[in-house]
Amino acid sequence: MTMVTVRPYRHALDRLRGAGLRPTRQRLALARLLFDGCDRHISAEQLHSEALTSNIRVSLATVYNTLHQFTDVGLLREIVVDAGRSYFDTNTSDHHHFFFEKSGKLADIPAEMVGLTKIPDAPEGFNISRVEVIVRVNG
Amino acid sequence: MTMVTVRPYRHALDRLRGAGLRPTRQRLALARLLFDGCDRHISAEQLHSEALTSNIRVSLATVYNTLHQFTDVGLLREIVVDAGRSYFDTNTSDHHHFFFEKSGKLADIPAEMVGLTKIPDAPEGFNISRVEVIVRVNG
DNA sequence: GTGTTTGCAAAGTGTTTGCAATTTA
DNA sequence: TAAATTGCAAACACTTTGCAAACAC
Repeated sequence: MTMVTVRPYRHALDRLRGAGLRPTRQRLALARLLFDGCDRHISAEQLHSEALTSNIRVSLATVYNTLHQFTDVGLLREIVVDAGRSYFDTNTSDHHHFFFEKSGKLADIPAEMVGLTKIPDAPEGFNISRVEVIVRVNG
Repeated sequence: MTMVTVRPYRHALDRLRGAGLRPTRQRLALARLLFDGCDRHISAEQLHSEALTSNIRVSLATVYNTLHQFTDVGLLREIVVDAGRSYFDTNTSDHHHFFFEKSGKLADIPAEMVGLTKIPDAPEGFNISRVEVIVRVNG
């Protein structure tokens, strides 16, 4: 057990354990890339190439599987704004997004920057799972 | 005062002319399918198969081209909520959407049903082009 | 050991493109 | 006739799947 470098590793390990996911080498490495830094909006391809750059041998299929598993257990949130492009958001707390139409990129908007005072009731037999506000910008 | 917004009927030909699009056989036929009824959220595949059912000979590529041209001139609005699936909304006025996570379907929410009192300024050098509120429901 | 996870390559989905033939103005 | 539009099929980007080998516990 090392001293300094072990800390982020254990952080990722705890996340996986807490979520009931086996801490495999690939999942640990991807969790570190995803969570050991600031919040981000990342695509599967991006994460895969980051992994390869960091000398982590992982297949694209596994990256997809892992992102979906992380999403299922609430470690990530999937955001779709553009056809054929999925982003995964490491910030799973209540917030919203700017969507830059030209670049296809996203930026967070803190929840308190949006005043949402009225929301319709969910249709009969349904429950609201989330309210997303997307501010599309161009220019 | 009615709660239902009614779209004034307009001949498909007028719509195309007004938008500066050549009224070709395919565009006219698709415009009739899209606009000669109530508002709808339709995918390219759906529109294509409706066209075939109505004995309108049109290729899927042309359906895609047409949907995008209509969107570019403001006759339609494109909505993306689900990875790899685009919907085109014949209602281009100010309103929001329910997204049914299980079925992948959409339903309109009239603008006045959502109380949106505060929106952040667009980042330096950008302009807000639209604010979308998506109420995701399950169950 | 046993059940889970991974990698690979192949298949799938929805969309776009290149270009010759057709149609519109 | 000239320019715009269409259809086809191939190309595309992104994502999922099937299954044998590798791995975690």
